[in-house]
Amino acid sequence: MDLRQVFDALLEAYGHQHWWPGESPFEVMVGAILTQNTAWTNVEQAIANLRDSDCLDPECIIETDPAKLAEWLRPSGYFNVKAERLRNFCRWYLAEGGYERLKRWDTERLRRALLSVKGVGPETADDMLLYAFERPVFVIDAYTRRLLTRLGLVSGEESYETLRARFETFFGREPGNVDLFNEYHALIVEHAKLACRKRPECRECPLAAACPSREPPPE
DNA sequence: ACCCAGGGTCATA
DNA sequence: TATGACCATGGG
Repeated sequence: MDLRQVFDALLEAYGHQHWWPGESPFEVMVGAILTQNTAWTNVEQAIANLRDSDCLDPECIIETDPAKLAEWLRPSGYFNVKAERLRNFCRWYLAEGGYERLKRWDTERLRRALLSVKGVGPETADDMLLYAFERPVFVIDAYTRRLLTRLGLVSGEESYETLRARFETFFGREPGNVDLFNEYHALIVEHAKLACRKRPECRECPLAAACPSREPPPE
């Protein structure tokens, strides 16, 4: 069982996911911040609030009173923290000239810059790089680590960067792998959501290993 | 009532 | 560098 076979099994089980849900690169990036440790259904309401307030753009987010911004973000949880993070991000985004400028940066420079924004960590930065900038970086999250660990492909002690490198060197970093990385991460998340809660019978599935609240296999 | 969700930062040792 | 506390809403 290698990383390609895991992908094939997930795709077979769940089909194409059409990620990221979002109508523009900027909306994708907003979602990446708001979904930190938060269910996507909660994020949708917060984004809807921004859209209904005609404020789903970086200029408006900066100009809006932080307390009002936080109220719009309330449904996504951690709303005070996320209001500050969103403001940090938008200040940086505008200072660098917006998407049309940023998209010309090479991936490493862009990644370092994203990580320099307070409130944007490795996973959030890689969400943005993959789903908003279409760069061939692999997003690692808690599900990914747990799945690989329980499949016996890694020990579980690896750092974020080590796991990311595992995927990126296995498949290669060519731009042609963007669609594969997009689909793969989305499938892992979908599997964790669907297989575990809505399908208890998935215990029989070899990929059931990633389910939350399930005891790790003996040994 | 309890558990968890598509993390990240900061204080402490 | 490595844990722990903290942030907070909403669905199962």
